[in-house]
Amino acid sequence: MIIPIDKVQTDDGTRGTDFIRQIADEDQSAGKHGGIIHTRFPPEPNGYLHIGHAKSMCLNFGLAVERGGQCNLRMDDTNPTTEDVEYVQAIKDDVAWLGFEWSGRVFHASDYFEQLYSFALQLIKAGKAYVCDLQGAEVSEYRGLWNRTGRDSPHRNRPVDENLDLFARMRAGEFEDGSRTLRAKIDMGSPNMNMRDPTIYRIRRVPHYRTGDSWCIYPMYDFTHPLSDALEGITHSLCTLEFENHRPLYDWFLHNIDVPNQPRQIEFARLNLSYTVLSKRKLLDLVEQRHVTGWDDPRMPTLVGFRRRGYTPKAIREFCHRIGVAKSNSIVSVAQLEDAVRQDLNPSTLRVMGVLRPLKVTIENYPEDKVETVDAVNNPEDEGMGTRAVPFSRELYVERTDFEEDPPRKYHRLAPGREVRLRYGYFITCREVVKDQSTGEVVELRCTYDPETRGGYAPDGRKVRGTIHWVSAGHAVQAEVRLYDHLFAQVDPSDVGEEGSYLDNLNPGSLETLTGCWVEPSLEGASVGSRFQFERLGYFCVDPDSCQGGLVVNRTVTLRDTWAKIEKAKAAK
RNA sequence: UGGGGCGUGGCCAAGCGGUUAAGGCGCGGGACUUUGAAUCCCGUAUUCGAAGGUUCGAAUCCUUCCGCCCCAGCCA
Repeated sequence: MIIPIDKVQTDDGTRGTDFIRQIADEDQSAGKHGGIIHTRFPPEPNGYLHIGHAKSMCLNFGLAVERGGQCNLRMDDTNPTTEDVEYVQAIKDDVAWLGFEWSGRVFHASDYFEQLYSFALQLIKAGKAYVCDLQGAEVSEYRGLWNRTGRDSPHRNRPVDENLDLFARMRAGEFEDGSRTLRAKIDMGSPNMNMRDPTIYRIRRVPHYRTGDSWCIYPMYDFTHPLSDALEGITHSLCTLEFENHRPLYDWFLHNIDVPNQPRQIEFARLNLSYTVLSKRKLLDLVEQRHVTGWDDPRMPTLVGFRRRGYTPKAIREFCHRIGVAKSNSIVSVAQLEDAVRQDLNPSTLRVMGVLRPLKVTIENYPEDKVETVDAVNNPEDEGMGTRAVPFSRELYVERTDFEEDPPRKYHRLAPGREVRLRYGYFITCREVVKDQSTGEVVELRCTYDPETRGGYAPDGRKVRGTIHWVSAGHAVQAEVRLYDHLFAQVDPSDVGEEGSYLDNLNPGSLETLTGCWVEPSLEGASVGSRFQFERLGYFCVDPDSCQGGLVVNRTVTLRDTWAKIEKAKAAK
């Protein structure tokens, strides 16, 4: 794995000092594992990666890269009923997109099936595992409750030879699915439910996407994970908090089986983001129940969703760095992510003008057939990006929201009799408001311009309150623009009562599709995935749907908008 | 009810017995401004879930209490 260090470090070059990195520091200075750091990122290929996985990747790959160590990509594929190759490829794509390289170090838990089988044999021979004939419901009944100790399975003391024979026959397919399991013999009286003789193998006649039907028994996560870690020489096995209760079991397997290495499991809090859900099951629901168009719907918190929306890998990495790594359950504000996106996009993204909700403007004193071009700055943050020529003519479109017939206080856009600056164009003054006779809707503004203000400067030095964006009607390119809002209307969509469902919290206004938008001609033929800042509106990204013909752009994120904030606050009163 | 975790400003999060309790996001104010953007200033916890205790000194150590999360899959 060779990752340029800048990919994992932040702009200020800091590495962070979370508790996991502190442990790594201690281990390294104590010379543990020969001072090396070897982590792994172990997704189960049963769904697409989301921003929560990004946090894990930044931690696992980041930690390894910082210390000159390595991080393996490992498919945790021990449950063939839910896993699929489709996901394997998607996972690889996402990991690479986020900026992490595994340089050939892709592993699969399923590669270890034979090895794991012999580890199980080892346990059986040592009298530490047994074949149990109890059925599902019985197993849980015998397991007991939190405050009541479990009872030993009647098969717990089967002789080793019998266990060996039965286990071999399980593998050979002699028994029905679910009829027997292999269990670790630990302690049915343990206050930790995970230690009450956990199942380590189950019979499942389901073809595995990689091993086909060569196996009809599959190992459980708790058994597979520590052993896979040990086999790969993992030093620090980082996982989320819900596995904290599993750590004694993780260690038990490592201590009771002859393994080459003793990795250490460390748990950290999984990411929760406001106004969204980050559980694979729920994301799957959203896709299957068509609440979104797919895993890559730009409203999804999946990496493919964010990618399509226009988020950059760097912004996501920066976000992960900012939120830190700790052990308390928390819900990170999505504003934090959006800020990271703006910060990354601002210095490098091409500025452009586009009108989402067009209102026609006719400049009465501008010659009918005249067309001129004005120079527009491509990025005020970076002079090197140069300028471009934008056509200007008598008929223009401006944003409907940039005109108010009866403007509120401090509104400094267009209004009857008011003068504003057309960005990089001229000063114009609204002379007349044309309305639809029947509906009363404003359909056109008749304005005049001051020829002396070309480029937006007034030679007499007079000031103008507002600067608005515009597009030349005869030159603009039509576009469909998709605006997105939070997928859910509640900060924590899953915080519902007994009867409620997180689906009840879906935000009906999460997608707003605008057709008939006009963008400046420089966007003609813009390639899929290219990003722009529409001045005053936000950052946008060309959607793959553009291939069908017309230009389709997604709003990645809005610009900060103090005026909107003021308006919103006013409306709230 | 047994066990395992976690509680620092609106949201994250440093802090590891002696600091005026970092930083980011958000929020409020101001400067600047041809994006109401960006940028730049300034403000935003006498207090660390609560109460006791130890100590010259406690967010940091001890005790008790309170709150939240996780665990009773042949899921991961």
